[in-house]
Amino acid sequence: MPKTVDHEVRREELLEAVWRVVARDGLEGATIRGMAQETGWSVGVLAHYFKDKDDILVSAVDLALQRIEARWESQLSGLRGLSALRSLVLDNLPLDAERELETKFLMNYWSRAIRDRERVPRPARRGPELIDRLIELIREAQQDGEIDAGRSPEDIAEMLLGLIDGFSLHSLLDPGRLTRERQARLIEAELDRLTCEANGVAAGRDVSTQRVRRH
Amino acid sequence: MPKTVDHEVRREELLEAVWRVVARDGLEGATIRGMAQETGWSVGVLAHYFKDKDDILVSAVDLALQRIEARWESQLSGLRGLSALRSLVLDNLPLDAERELETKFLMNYWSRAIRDRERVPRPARRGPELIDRLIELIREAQQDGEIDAGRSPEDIAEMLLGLIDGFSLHSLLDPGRLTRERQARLIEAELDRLTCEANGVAAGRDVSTQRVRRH
Amino acid sequence: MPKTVDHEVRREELLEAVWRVVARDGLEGATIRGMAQETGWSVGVLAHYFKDKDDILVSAVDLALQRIEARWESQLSGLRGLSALRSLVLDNLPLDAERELETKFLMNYWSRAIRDRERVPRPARRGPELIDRLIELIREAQQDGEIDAGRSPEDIAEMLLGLIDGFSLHSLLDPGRLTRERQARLIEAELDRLTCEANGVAAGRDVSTQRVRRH
Amino acid sequence: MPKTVDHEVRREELLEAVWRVVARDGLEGATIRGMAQETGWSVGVLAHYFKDKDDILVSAVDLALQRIEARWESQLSGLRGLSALRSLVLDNLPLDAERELETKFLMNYWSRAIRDRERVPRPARRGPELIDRLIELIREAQQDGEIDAGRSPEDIAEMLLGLIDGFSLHSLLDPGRLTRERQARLIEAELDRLTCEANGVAAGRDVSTQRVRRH
DNA sequence: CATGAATGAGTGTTCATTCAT
DNA sequence: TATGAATGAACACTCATTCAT
Repeated sequence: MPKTVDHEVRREELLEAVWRVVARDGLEGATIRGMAQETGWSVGVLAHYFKDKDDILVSAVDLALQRIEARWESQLSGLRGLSALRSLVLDNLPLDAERELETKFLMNYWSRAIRDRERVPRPARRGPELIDRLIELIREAQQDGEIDAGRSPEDIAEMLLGLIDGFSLHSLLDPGRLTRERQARLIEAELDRLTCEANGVAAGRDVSTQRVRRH
Repeated sequence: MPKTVDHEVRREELLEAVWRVVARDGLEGATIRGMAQETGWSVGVLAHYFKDKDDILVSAVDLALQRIEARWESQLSGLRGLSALRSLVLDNLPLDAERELETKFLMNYWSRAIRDRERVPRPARRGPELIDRLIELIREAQQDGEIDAGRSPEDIAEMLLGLIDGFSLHSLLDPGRLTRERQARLIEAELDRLTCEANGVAAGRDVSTQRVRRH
Repeated sequence: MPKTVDHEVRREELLEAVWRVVARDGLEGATIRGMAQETGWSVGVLAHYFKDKDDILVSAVDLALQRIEARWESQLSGLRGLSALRSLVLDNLPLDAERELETKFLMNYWSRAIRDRERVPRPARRGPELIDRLIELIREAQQDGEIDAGRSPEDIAEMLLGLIDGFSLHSLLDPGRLTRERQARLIEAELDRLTCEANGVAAGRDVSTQRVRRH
Repeated sequence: MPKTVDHEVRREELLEAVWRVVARDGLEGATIRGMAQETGWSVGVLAHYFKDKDDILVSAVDLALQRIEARWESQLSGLRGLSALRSLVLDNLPLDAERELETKFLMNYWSRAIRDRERVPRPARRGPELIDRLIELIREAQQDGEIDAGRSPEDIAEMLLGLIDGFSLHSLLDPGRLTRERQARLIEAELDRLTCEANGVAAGRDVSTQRVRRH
């Protein structure tokens, strides 16, 4: 059934255009006509692939979350513990154009999710999912002795998640102050503090030195 | 003698209603009719006190920022250093109904500020102002020996600000997980860690010193 | 009763401001707030002197017509026949700022009078009145032998009235082409033709010479 | 394949309805809702064919001027000199229902053009164009010996144009007095006078010669 | 008398949605 | 499948009008 394949490919093409429009014009500033123009198709074509405007936006969020999760899978394969944690944390900051677009889009989605949580399809799904993965990796790192086992992994994860989205917000609001480099440096420093507390001076020094070399 | 009305008092009454509407319906979900209904007045009355819808929203943000700053003044008077810092940080979390409303309102404002920064009146003013105050108080605390003088006050402030707004966002997105109590506990723990590093074991101090050198 | 005098004086002051506003903004572009601003008073004061907006405009037209008629009286006293006719015709062209304002104002009134004739107070009153006076003076001039008695005075008057208002319109639409001087020259030439036809060569020459000296 | 509609034909249909509305309600009394009702379509359809209200009105004027010019072309073909002049002059009087509607519509346009000339698309275009054609035909008639060559063709044209629009105005303001028949008779008489002066008695010729010398 | 606060109907305009082709 | 014509409700905004002071 080749038609079905085309259908799905077309759908994703359309939704990627929706991301750009929402990132540019905001969630409710995004009109169906604007989306159609961005896709290069007519307004009617969106009615074919989606029930209504809400379905378009919901589907766009869905696809974004799918893509993010897929990226996690590929990035985390082969990693565990602290190195996986570092990879996951850095992957969730808007450190390049693609993820900045993603963040802008999702930020609009969140500000709406705050209001009417029942109308939103997967309410704040990314948050819970991300925090679960963070907790899991922190547990691993604690088992491996990379992170101080005395602190609650839930609390550490909550703090990292807070930093991730706080930095995401501020880097969009004031990119001059909170540059991409500074975000990365600050979040790595925070990871270092977790490590150092666990391993003491020598380990901490080595780890941080390696990380500097990495970038 | 015309019907005498305290113009400023009425204006603030109206703007407080606007906060509620924006927190409930979002920035562009907020219609003039909805605002009028929330105020209890007719739609025309808003035309009396404000030039247009944009002026309403700008004024609402302005008033919110004024209120926040005024609260800072009253809370920080007589305090300095770490205790002032703790007070300021806790004051900027949505730990009660009033500040939750405030946060919901400003979150909508920020998500719009991300898009068209030039159309927004005082772009993300709260952020910059808050971070300046944080930096200042961290410096004081460092001078008083309450916080390790080896770390950059700008970086510490950036991290605290990230946590504040990250927690604000997540507590609104998932209040069941990130309760008010947990927010307070986590942020206080973070402040404690700053303190411990200053007063505590040699290992901690050495590590932080190295990190400063690294950059 | 001094109060009544003040009342009438104030009314006329207000209406003169209305003329300026209508000439500037057009009949329906003229708002009560705009009129109030032009008068220097508050919006409410107009409600005291006039029933509603329509009453304001009707009164403004009335006053304009009164003024015009009064001007006719003063200009035509002592004159008769052709010289009175010339005076009347020239007085009804927008040859100075005051009469240009008047014409602009009345032109707006006419364009409305064309539509709903029943709503207009004195429908096109100026026209009929002016044409009656024109006819009367033409009759006088014919009796005095100044104008060829063979032509219908009604037709001559109709033609002069057409020229007057046609020139008024075009001088406002394209003042660069139909200057004040050209209007005066053309209308005088037309009057000359009436005269010359009646008196033949010699008389015509004398009259036109005198007229040239007059200016 | 979309629903196929002849865009231009529909546009002209709509604009003809706009003429009727403006002639009936005036330029600013003409609402989009009123226009939609007159067309028989919904308000949204006007948004399809025109950018905004201004575009509607501008387009309506444009179409009217196009139609007028097209009518000129067809009427003047094969004619020259005085007979062409007579045809053109009579064609620009509201002597039938179609041209009366046209005149009512354009009169509203002119009264607005007087105020804000820059906002109006082709300010008073009909006037200048018409006068140019009048001048040209008068020149032809003078060359053919139909009209006295001693008088300035520009002045004759200005006078005829004044009569045309003066009569147009008055016939709308007071159709009982200035009937269609009377308009035609008076304007033809005026044309005859131009002819008589050319072909007629010595006296007339002499006078007009002097008048030319006077200026 | 004079003010200007308050009203609410009406405006132009935008836009999600439907549907005949 | 894809189009874009058509709809009509909802929007921000203006304004004549009323009326308590």
